Amino acid sequence: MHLLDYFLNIHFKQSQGCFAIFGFLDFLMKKKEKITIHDIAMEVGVTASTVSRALNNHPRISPATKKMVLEAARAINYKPNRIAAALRHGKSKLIGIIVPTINRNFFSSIVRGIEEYANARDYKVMISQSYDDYKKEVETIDALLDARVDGIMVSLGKNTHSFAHFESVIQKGIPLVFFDRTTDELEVNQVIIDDYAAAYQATNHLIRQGYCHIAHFTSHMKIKIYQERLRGYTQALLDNGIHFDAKMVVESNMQLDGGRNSARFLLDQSFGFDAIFSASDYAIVGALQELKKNQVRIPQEVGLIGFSNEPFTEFTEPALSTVDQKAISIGENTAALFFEMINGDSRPKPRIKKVLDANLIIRTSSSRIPNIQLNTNSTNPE
Amino acid sequence: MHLLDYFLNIHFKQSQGCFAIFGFLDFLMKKKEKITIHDIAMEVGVTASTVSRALNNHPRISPATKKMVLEAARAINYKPNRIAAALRHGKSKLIGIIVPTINRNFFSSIVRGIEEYANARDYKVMISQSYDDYKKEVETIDALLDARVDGIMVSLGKNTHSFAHFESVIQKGIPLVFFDRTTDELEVNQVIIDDYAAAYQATNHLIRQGYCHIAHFTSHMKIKIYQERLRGYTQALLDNGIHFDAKMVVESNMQLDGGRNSARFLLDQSFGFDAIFSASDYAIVGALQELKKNQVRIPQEVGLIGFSNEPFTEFTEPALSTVDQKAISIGENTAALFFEMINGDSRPKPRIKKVLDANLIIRTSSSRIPNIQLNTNSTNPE
DNA sequence: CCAGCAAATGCAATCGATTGCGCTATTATA
DNA sequence: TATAATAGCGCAATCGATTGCATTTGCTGG
Repeated sequence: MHLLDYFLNIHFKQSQGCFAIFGFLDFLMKKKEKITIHDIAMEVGVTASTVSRALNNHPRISPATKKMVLEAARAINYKPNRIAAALRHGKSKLIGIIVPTINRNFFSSIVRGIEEYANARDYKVMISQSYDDYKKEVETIDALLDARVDGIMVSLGKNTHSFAHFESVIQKGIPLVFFDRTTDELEVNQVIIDDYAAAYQATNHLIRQGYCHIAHFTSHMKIKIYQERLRGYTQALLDNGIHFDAKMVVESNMQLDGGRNSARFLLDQSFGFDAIFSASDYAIVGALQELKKNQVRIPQEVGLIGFSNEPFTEFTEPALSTVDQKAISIGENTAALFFEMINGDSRPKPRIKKVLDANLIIRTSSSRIPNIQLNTNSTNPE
Repeated sequence: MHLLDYFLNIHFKQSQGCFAIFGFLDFLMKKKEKITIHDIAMEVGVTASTVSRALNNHPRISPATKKMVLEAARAINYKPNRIAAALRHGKSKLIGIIVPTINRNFFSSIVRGIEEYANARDYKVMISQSYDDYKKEVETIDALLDARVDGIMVSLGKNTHSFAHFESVIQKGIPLVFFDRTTDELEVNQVIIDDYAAAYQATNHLIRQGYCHIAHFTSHMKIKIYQERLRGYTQALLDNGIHFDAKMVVESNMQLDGGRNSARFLLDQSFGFDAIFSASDYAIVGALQELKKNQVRIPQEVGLIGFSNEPFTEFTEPALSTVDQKAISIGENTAALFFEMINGDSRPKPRIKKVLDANLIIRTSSSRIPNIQLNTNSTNPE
């Protein structure tokens, strides 16, 4: 009886000759965190190689042996040490994610999508935040490389205008996928939504509601999504015969205060405006606050539409129209793209760009025509 | 020249006799992901043991050698393989975090606190979400154990009323720290805020504002924080000579819809109420919506206070008073507790319970007396 | 001038799982 | 029946870093 030998031997050594009789399982429990394939091997009476192959369902292992190994593994509560496996075949089964901040419904939902897709395939996820800080983003890339992740998924920080830190990832041959906040300056796969179409749709909706002096809140033009949203906004104006006025495009940090400032700027100017299409929900809330403070009635005098469908857009008074980006779907597609990359043959492929559709959610803030006005509670955020 | 030998040797083998002359650095770059201490050893002309010791600042290595090793490491862009190190000394330098959902300012801020504290000590963090689902929580514990994390930090899911999955963590000797949503049924270290004091303070504030029929929104009583908040609420009433009425305590899921339903329930009852202290910001927003729908004026007729200082509490009309839990500080303290556990001697210690103070933020929703009313924009969420 | 000690490194085993190669039986083929 | 093929499994090296013990070198004091 192999296990008995082992049991007596080890335990004898450990306790200096003074030992009591435990049950085997009890003994193995006492081992704590130390159950390896060798323990299984001993139990079954084969070598560790065979156990390893059995556990990995290797074709050259007989069904009978496999069964015994599996049973023994379960019996002694074996957990594979994925660190050892990782060292051996150079794959950590870890995926690194970098987002500007996790504290946004949009990003945390994407992460959720990635996580569920990856977990189902026995991959774990490491989440890092760049806080929109370039330096932190560079450090984070380094940290993930340090952790030996098998792939990295990134949404760029707002202040990232140089991409050398990604070059090194690419050069090391580590799969890299961008989502949402991407750039065209790198030859990488990416998953984005059709920002252009969404912006076009939103602007068009405002026009249909009778608004015709529509302002646009945007952020740094280095970021693709803002370019696209601006493009959609512009095109919608043109297609409806509305004059595009560059003064109506206001750039800010897209945060609450940025939105307030931009709204104040618009109010201070002499040219009139009767609607705002903002590329960010946060900025539009800031604008809402500023406008209300100045007794501007929403949506009667000014119509508002945000972007991202953050949960709080439902909480405001009035509820804000916005664009839902189907974040979970973005996450799933990003993860799927990663798995395509590691599973496919290694022939160099052209860049893949998945473009998903977004979804305009019309609430009170942009509904001036009564019969189109929708219920505030049309979607449930929880 | 050691490196030259190596270079010729390896490269010769790899390219079957057909090789070109690269620079050394260039060659090493081409190695991609494969630079180990052996490469450094070869470069410097010592063994891997020496390199390892030099890199770890071992006292028995001469300063001269250390310097050479460090320089060579930098020169060939060496990155330690922490997987190999992890395998060797059984420490992954990974910390697992489980939160109900990352999509809450409160939790993501805690995570941020933990992350920064841990990263500064060369530990990485793995974040998992339980989505308040018991089954998922159990699976997640398993996944983290699988990933060989060195410790686990948890905030319990709402539906977790059994704790066997944590027993196994404790038994394996893996440091376990609870934060915020904890239980007394386990003998574990924990970091919490003084929910009792915060609730007392909030209720007391309402009373000072002249509200005297104060309702309380709460959730499942298995969770310590809700017990404590209820206790604070009750005590404040008693201390002010206000009769405690169990009918005024309404239990729900603490989500938006739960808050709406609870508010409707209060409105439907014959007994009057003129204030609500909610143990959740989400529920109080639901209540706010429901009350406004019924033309109840806030704060004139009914005063409201939430809990957690979620960013959106500033966006509502009127802005909501709430309790700030200093989430980042909770995170830092939780991480600090973890490091105390792994660094201290291994003698069994009594359970540690860190209790931090919370901070009442008074906004319009509970400010009936003009001269106490504060500015809506008193704090900046970004 | 040599034992004795310490400083500085090297040797080799180890962590746990994986895998190419090789060795037996057993079965199939000629 | 003899040989080839194949299934089933063991041996030992390997992944990269770490570490107890052994070894070498240099120096000091008797």
